[in-house]
Amino acid sequence: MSAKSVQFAVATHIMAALGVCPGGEAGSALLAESVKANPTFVRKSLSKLSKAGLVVTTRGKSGASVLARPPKQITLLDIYRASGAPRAFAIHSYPVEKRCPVSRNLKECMSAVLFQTQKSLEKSLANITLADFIGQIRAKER
Amino acid sequence: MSAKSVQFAVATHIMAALGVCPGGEAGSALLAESVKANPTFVRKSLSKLSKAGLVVTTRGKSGASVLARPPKQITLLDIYRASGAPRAFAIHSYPVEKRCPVSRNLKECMSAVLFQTQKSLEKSLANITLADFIGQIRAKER
DNA sequence: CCAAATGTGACTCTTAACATCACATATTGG
DNA sequence: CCAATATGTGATGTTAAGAGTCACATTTGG
Repeated sequence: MSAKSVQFAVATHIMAALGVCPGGEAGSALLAESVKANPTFVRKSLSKLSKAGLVVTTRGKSGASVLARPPKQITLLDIYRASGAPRAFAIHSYPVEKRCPVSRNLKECMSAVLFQTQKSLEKSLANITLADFIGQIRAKER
Repeated sequence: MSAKSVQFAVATHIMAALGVCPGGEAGSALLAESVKANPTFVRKSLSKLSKAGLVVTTRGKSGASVLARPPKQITLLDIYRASGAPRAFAIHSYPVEKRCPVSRNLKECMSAVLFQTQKSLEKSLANITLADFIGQIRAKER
């Protein structure tokens, strides 16, 4: 795909950081330190997570973000969808050669295949909760 | 998925075209007409399919390509792998913030998750044979 | 040898994501 | 109220990867 998107990985990083944060609260500056990315970039990612209802953000002085639900009730699929990461596959957009039956129908058939594949991928992500993921991080620490 | 690459879709197009082709044989010029892409681009794709053992290509005058096996013995996973399409996801390559446990372990944990997700995706593709796919194309024709 | 096909390296063009800036908006503490 | 400090977001420059193309080497049938 075009340049590969790191949106999903960054969003997961942010969510995990919020999950382990003492008090469960963190500002974009602190999160940016953990991710080692530009605060603006982190805020944009946070903004999407907020709109998706995964975090609650307060603005103004002493503004910060908190997880909207317990980590057990958040799946990596939730985060994936919120992150705005592009689809895993793309279909070419070449014109159709009308004389060729493959060319005439490829796009439709390919779409069906990729939709199914995407579903399978999402199902896999849905099986992992943020709590699981944080548990794995903590396990590595020992 | 990620930067979007059309390699998989184009490779599948080529394989399906070879599968329905009268005589099962086609040159890159003919295939390029079906895909409506540059012959060089098609040849590059064909070259990968050939190296992966999915098609057999003869060179020289009257050179052409043929499927190496019956369509029933070729899965879309075979084509996906041969096409050289990039992985579905990427992890950011920012430096690690050593004071943060999430930052210290994220990359490793994320890799494990994405590996599992990739497997799930591939399993889904492995369930579809080229024969199935061609069947779907033919079905649309009616 | 010659014609016609594939194989491939090199190059340019385009696009999408990343990165960053600037500034609007919001809210708290004093 | 107002100054300080957060977040929200549009605009813009930078960069990397894929698509597209060309040139030419290689192969092989006649």
